[in-house]
Amino acid sequence: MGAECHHPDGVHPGLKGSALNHALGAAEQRCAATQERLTAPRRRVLELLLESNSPQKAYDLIAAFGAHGEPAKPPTVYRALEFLERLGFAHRIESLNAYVPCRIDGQSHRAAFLICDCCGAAEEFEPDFTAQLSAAAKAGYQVSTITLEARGRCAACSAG
Amino acid sequence: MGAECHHPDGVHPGLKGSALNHALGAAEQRCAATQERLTAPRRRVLELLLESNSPQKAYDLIAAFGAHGEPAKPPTVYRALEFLERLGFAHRIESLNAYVPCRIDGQSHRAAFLICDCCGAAEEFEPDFTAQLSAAAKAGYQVSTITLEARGRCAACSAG
DNA sequence: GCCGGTTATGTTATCTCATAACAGAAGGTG
DNA sequence: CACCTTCTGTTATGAGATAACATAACCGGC
Ligand SMILES: [Zn+2]
Ligand SMILES: [Zn+2]
Ligand SMILES: [Zn+2]
Ligand SMILES: [Zn+2]
Repeated sequence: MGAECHHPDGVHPGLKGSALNHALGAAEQRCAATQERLTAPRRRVLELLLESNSPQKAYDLIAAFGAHGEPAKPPTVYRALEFLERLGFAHRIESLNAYVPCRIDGQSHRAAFLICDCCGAAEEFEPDFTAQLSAAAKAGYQVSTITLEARGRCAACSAG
Repeated sequence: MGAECHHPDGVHPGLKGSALNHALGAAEQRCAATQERLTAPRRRVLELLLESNSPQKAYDLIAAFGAHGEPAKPPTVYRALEFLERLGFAHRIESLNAYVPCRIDGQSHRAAFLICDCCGAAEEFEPDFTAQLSAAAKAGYQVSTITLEARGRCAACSAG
């Protein structure tokens, strides 16, 4: 996937089998606890994200949606992504126009990403926004969300 | 421009007359110093950005490009934007698909934005990325660029 | 001046990404 | 069941960005 080298994609293996089922089950439970519904299309899109090892484009998800190769209609997937983002099950990476499943346990949170320009990996980390929030407060801003995307090379690609 | 209230756009007035000419002249000088060429379409796009008081979409620039209402062709403007970004004269705001002129003097630098969801203002500030760079280093990443976009409400819109 | 490499532009067409609008189905409540 | 709300299916279109290739301007050496 990288423009400059040929390392395998990503740092997350992508979930399969029981690990995948467990993750989907946990999502069901979190939805049930807040009166939200993890309906079939939402569950399917989350499954596709969890199975993947790298950020997925919306139209990749659209193409992979159907069980026997039939694509979904765009609004089906975009609506599911909107839901998954709202509940904190997925994040959009603006600089890639792509989506990843949340890899950090717990409730919805501020996300930040380390993105490898070589292999395409996108690693989520828990950001410390103290400095930036302080700058925002000084300017009189009430901050509701922050997106931070750092581009560069992952450890494997730096070594290679 | 805001979805929720009707404050005037932005915090930057947009340059006119001699202030605009001065800014464009300074850009010429910075280009000359590095063997880069501020050609007519590049200069025109920078002018449009400097005149504006809020982030401009690419197709807004395309529409406004010609002196007598004739639009530019998309590649003309996208190439100019690529140049302006490369030299640090402009920044792309990923979460808006829009562009702003750099409001911070000096050479190209890491940018960060406070974006008001109410009035559409996008205020550039000088970010302190110490915490995030330290987290990236711990994960073994070599970071080349960082984009940070904080969404919320500006001082005027918080008050109103 | 003019040749030849390099960089930039003009032009056409196409591609990717995302949403509006509306009809219908499913779920939940009394 | 009657009603309201939320979600889904479907069609069509809007918004954002780039590929590909031909032409033109710039700049060095000759
Ligand atoms: Zn997350
Ligand atoms: Zn990598
Ligand atoms: Zn700047
Ligand atoms: Zn505002």
